[in-house]
Amino acid sequence: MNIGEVSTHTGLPAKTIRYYEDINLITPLRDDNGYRRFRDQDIHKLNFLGRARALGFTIDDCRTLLALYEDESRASADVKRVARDHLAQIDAKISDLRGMRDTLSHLVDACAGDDRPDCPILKDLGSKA
Amino acid sequence: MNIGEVSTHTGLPAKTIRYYEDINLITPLRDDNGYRRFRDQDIHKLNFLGRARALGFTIDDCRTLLALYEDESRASADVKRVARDHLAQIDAKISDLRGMRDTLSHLVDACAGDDRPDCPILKDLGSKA
DNA sequence: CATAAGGGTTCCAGTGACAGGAAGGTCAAG
DNA sequence: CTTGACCTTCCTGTCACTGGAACCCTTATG
Repeated sequence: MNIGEVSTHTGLPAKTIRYYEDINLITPLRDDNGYRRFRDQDIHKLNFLGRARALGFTIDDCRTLLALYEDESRASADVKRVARDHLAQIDAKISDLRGMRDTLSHLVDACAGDDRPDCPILKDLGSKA
Repeated sequence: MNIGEVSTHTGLPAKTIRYYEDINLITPLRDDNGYRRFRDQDIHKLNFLGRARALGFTIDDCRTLLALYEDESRASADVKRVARDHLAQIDAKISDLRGMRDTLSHLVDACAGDDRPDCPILKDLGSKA
């Protein structure tokens, strides 16, 4: 398979696939004309990466997970640790965002949103809390 | 005030303050020795920026908000629009993250996390869902 | 007076995970 | 033979800073 077809199959942009090769996440073969030729294992890896990235794992995490995936003698504890850490990060980010959202939605509600200049949003931002 | 003192007062790193000058968010004066000299209005702006950034507004949004802040004849509707748009983005991000968290927490719960290689997390990532 | 510590300055490079685009080679169809 | 769709590499830009090098200014101390 050429990169275009792989892109369609995996849902990953060709740019992204090339990038993944660049950083040594995958190593497709090359045809005589220089085109990348993707084997089933490459496509499998790309699907793995797509899933992992969709769950918000960093590229570094993906590298670790991929290595564990291919290591038959791994301990599931190692996988779980990576996932649990990432879960904690996600939770932290969610709670950050919720804090912002709560403050911001109060401010938005309090703002008339008309032609007048008076605005609680700006008033809040302008006050050193 | 010199940059160090301003940094302490505003809680912003000196690097960040210099960056904000670089991108023309603030324009402190200069002493004869080349040191930045910050007036009250500069510090006020920096506090504003700190608050706005803490609420997750982009630098571009901050620029807009700052301009509105200084425009006595603004319409609060303009402010509200910026804030509402940003709120929508935050909500979108939260729901993205919640989706990830739900999937991921199921997987983490399902994983034994022991010495054995069998792992539902990797199994899920490896299946093209 | 020399010096050392603790400010300040500029400029350059790196971050993460790609995306956009230019310049050019390759392939199948008409 | 040409057209258009594909592929290649390489360079730049994103966002909001952060780290570090190399150097200047100020104040206190031996």
